Amino acid sequence: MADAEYTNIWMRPERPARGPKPAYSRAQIAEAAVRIADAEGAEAVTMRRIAAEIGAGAMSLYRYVPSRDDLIVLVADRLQGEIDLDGVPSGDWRADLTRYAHEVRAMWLRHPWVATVHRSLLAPGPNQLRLIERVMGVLDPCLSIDENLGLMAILNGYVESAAREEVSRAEEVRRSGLSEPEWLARSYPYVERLLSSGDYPIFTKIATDTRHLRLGRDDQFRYGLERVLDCIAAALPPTPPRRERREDHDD
Amino acid sequence: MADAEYTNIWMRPERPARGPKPAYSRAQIAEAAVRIADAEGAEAVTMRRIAAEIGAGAMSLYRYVPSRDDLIVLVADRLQGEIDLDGVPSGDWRADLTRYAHEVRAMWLRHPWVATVHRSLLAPGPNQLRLIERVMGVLDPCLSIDENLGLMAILNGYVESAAREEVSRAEEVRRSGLSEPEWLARSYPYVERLLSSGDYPIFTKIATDTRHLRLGRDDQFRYGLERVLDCIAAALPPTPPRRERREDHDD
DNA sequence: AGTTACTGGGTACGACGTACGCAAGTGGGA
DNA sequence: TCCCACTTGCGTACGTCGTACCCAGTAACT
Repeated sequence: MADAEYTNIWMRPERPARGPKPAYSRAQIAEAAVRIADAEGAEAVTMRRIAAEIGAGAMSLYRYVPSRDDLIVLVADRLQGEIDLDGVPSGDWRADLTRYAHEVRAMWLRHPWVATVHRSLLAPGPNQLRLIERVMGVLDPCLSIDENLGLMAILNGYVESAAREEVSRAEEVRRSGLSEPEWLARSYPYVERLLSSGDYPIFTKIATDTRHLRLGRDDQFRYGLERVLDCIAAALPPTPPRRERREDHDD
Repeated sequence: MADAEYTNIWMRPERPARGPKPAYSRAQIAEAAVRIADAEGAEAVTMRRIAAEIGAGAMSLYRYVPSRDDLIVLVADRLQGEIDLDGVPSGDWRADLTRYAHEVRAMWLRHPWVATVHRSLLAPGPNQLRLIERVMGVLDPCLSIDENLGLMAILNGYVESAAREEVSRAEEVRRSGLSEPEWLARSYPYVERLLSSGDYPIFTKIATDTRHLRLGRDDQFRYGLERVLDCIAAALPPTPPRRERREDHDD
């Protein structure tokens, strides 16, 4: 078989020249996988379940994708495709990166199971490529590629970690099969034991303060994002490369 | 029996009063899992394989742990235990956080498969608790807990993302079963196609520039870390307060 | 027309997590 | 002291997973 001949899925042609017309498509399969994951969680995304979703036999999927791992790569790139960055090197780098950050977070919140699919940087799909061009294009005019990569690593790191943490709690609740209050009540005894032990003053602070004040998730994310953008601003060369001028940020 | 009675593994007593003395222990099991993952990768960590590693029958593990997921939680906390932060609120916050960051990264490089185990923040194990106390204790005297959490999210985000990216390439190579040069040569055609298409100028820059200059991983990490620490420094109150002062939930 | 390369999909295999049951071992109450 | 309830380790077995293999049917080439 010629499966192992190809470097990755993107090198593998979707449709051959000869033979009968395929009844399905990669896009359709990836779409079904996303639908299932959204509705039933990542663990429900099995080959049989996907096949059933599109009304195909289980083994038919392997006509479109060499393995489940490759299918996941397809799905991962489809998710990147949801991130809308039209017209993004707009001249206002801070607005652009802010928009990017919020787009990524929104995508994570729409699909909490993204955490389970990993994106390879060495075999970027079309959507990830488009994203790279747009996002890195923002600072490209004023930075070396190395500096740009370094700064984007910080930004991406913050955004992904924040999203990951936000999402992990929701996923944990979902997987438990309980409602959020039920689940909270269930985990209460352990927290209570930690608090009453007196050994963890800072954890106690977190647990108690969190229950009271604590701003909303959105504001929390925004605050951290501003910090990160400040950090990027400080690393930028003093003179704006073009006539593009930006005043104070607001969103 | 009574498995579902407990909130999480940490609430479940390791040894009951009655009955014969157990032949193994949770620590021993977690240790075996780590050993296997280090040697053969995360996918080799199965219940049967772990049992074989310690010379037990497959089902014997379930006398110590209610499920595989809980076993993974044990392993995750064991990994946190590798992070050495003795004497860490030392008075020099920047040195402390730098040390923390390098400890975390080193742990990731030792165990590239950490990416596959997820740490719950709601049911922190003993090692994670100790870590929280130490790390957040660094800035606790001069920040509100909310601000501290926000800043630590940025730091953790950077460190974890950097480590994750560093590690993912190595894992991809390992899983392919090829040597690094073989694997690189294998993925070359795709990169070449992208470059010659001319559609991705920035990706091209990355691919070509990376091949030439590019400082070492360590320096790259250090550079980004300094940026992040600068960002934290900027968010710190100008005067080091003599004792804890909290403002009201303000950002 | 025949040849060839494809299609969808049924059957089957090995490996996984783990429910269940059993014989053997142990410690607290009689 | 002796029980016996409750532990222990573990063999067997079930359902589900990814997927190798095989087949008959179909569309584009010669």
